[in-house]
Amino acid sequence: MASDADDLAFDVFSRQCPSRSTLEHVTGRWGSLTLGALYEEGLRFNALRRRVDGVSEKMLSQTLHALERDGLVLREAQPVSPPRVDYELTPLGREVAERLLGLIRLVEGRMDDVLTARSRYDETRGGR
Amino acid sequence: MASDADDLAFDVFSRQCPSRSTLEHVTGRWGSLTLGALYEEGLRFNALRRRVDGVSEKMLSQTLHALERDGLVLREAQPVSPPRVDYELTPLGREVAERLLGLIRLVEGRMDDVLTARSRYDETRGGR
DNA sequence: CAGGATCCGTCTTGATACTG
DNA sequence: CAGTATCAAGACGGATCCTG
Repeated sequence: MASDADDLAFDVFSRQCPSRSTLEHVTGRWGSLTLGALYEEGLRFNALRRRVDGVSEKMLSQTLHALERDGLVLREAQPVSPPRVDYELTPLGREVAERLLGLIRLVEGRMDDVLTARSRYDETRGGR
Repeated sequence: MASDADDLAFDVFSRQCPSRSTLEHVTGRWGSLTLGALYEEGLRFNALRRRVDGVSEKMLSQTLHALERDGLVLREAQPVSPPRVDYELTPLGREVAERLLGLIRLVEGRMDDVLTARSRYDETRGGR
């Protein structure tokens, strides 16, 4: 009864659990946005880069590798010239992205509340 | 029809949207675990630190400040000695934590798949 | 176009020590 | 107990050059 996770094989709250790293890939700064973007439609590298405003090539590449390794993203390279590589979600990636998108929409939809809380907080502490 | 977010006031995919920073606080390495831990029960600073295995005092403190500022966490300091400060979720924080926990449980529950994908990936590229 | 490799400055992290 | 201050190490991010 100590916690809901006691009967799970993988407990993300524990430091060395492998699920922790996956959660970090998924919720990481670029991971969440990448999965969110791919949920809408499969995209090519540069299209994805444009959609996820602010990622560098390096970070996007790194993020995609991690997600592909975790089995969340599928990479399909077509041997044509110029090269064409499509990224899309796997079924598991799709499930993850759904939850993520739910979270994203919730945050987006409640930003007024957040902004209000922010200014109230800042007033109280004299904007430090 | 380009994207689902076109009709939203806040678009997290855009670099300068304030919702992006909130999403980062929420999904950040420690933010997600902190919210997840507080969903189960309100906790004091050090109890929280023990629950979220691996956080440093500094990071936990920083994380809590950010979440409090965003209106997701409530900080209740009691003027007693020794000091006692309880942290708990606000209603909005609770909603966010629910989604987060859904995501966490999904990841935990599918780690077998992830681990399988990982080893398959590593084999293919010669374990790099 | 799709990225890997490298250099380098900056921001984040995590111990550790210290305060109320 | 509940934090803040400090400092060193490493992760991160950007720019650039290069390959296929």
